[in-house]
Amino acid sequence: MTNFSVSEENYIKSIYHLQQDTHTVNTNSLAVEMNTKPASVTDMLKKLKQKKILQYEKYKGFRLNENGKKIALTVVRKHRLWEFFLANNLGFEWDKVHAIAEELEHISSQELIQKLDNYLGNPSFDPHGDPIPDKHGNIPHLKQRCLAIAPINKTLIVSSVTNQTAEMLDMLKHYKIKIGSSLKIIRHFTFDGSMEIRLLKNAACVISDPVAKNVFVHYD
Amino acid sequence: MTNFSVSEENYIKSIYHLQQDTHTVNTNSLAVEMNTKPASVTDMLKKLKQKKILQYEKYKGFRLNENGKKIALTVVRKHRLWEFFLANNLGFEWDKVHAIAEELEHISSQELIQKLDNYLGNPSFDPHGDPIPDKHGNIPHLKQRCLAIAPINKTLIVSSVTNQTAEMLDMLKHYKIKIGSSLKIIRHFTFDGSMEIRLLKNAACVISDPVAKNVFVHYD
DNA sequence: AATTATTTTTAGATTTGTCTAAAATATATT
DNA sequence: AATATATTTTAGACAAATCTAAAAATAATT
Ligand SMILES: [Mn+2]
Ligand SMILES: [Mn+2]
Ligand SMILES: [Mn+2]
Ligand SMILES: [Mn+2]
Repeated sequence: MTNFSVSEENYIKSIYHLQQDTHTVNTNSLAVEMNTKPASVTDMLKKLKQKKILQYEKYKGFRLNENGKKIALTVVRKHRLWEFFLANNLGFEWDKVHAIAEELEHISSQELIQKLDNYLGNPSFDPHGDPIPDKHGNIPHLKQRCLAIAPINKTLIVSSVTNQTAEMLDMLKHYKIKIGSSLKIIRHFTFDGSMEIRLLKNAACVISDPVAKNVFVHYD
Repeated sequence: MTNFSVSEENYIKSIYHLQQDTHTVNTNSLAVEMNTKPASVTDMLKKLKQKKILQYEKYKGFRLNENGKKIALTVVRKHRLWEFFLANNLGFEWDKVHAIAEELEHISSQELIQKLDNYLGNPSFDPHGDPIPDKHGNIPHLKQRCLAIAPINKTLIVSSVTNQTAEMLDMLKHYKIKIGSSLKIIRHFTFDGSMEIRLLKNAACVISDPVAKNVFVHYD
């Protein structure tokens, strides 16, 4: 496990996230994800292959090998621990933490991240409800279910949010939906797939199907 | 106040520190300080001059102008706040914080550093006793005096340490001398300039002149 | 199967930050 | 003042990360 540049780490992390969905990642989607040009992606792919981090055959797509995944997980771990710190200790709103963690995740000290982890109380989930890998790369798993298909009239706990754009988070803030919020589904509307919900100690409200599709919950 | 790269920020900070002593800084000393080659320094000087941060005439030395000093102070502020966090909150020893803060000082968010400052309780001094500039660049000043020439038999408070190498800090740790320690000078030895001191609740001990020259104290 | 469109890679250029070796300037010594 | 030494700058090269434009490979459509 050599040393990786900021740029390499960003590529590795993005590939990791993309290959969760698409089993084999292609050049264009990575270019979109990284806000760069396909030619630049190809250059980096060659480098990562040479560093024995990546399975890659020209024109055939690519994915991280075990070494690559390990590196990705350390970056993800750092990202989410810093996000937790920013939200929980410094009081940042959850839609502001990502951009800053994007820089902090590249600080290299192992000892720092271990001490930070302990200082924060070894949290398992970041402010968006995403799991924080432990120092061995193990990811805590929470069986969660999309709010759109969750059972009616049962107490549900919001566990994560897929779409983490500022627009989405602004919307959730309006409804006072946060990670950890308790809510019940009162009824569905078949007309547009919207649903009426009630948050603990709040009046009932109606959320649209696109919103419900982005919210994940767990229950006992 | 444009945006500066990590490398530029490091140069700016080093120039700032050097020009505290030598009123006009020269290429070679900056090269030594930055662990680089004089030719690289010259290249950077041209760039910083062009960015209107630096007073610089070929072959005649250089120094930061007011704009440059302002930028230097924001970097110093970030560096020392992070050092405080690392020592005070995460429990790092004071000889481990510098290297990590050298990376953290380049995180760009203004809001982050302001929230961190508040979270830490707006500290005035870092773990080495160096003053932390406030958000306007004002530096808290503590009239301190070198231990080597401090008055005998008076209660002295250790306020800072000039030489912050691991070797020096290792030595101070052995004597249990920390920032904030109370001590009295018992006597001087003219033979080698060493002195006998006694730390609060400790046996007396003898420290060498080079050690005493690096420790600064204040008293009422 | 041939043609068209899309995706991916290559070739060559650019910017940033660094380096070595040589040239220019300034300083010190005889 | 002339010469030697030290310091600083320039010239030219290189690695990393990016880009544009063109070429090559793959996929989709007639
Ligand atoms: Mn990043
Ligand atoms: Mn997150
Ligand atoms: Mn630095
Ligand atoms: Mn310090």
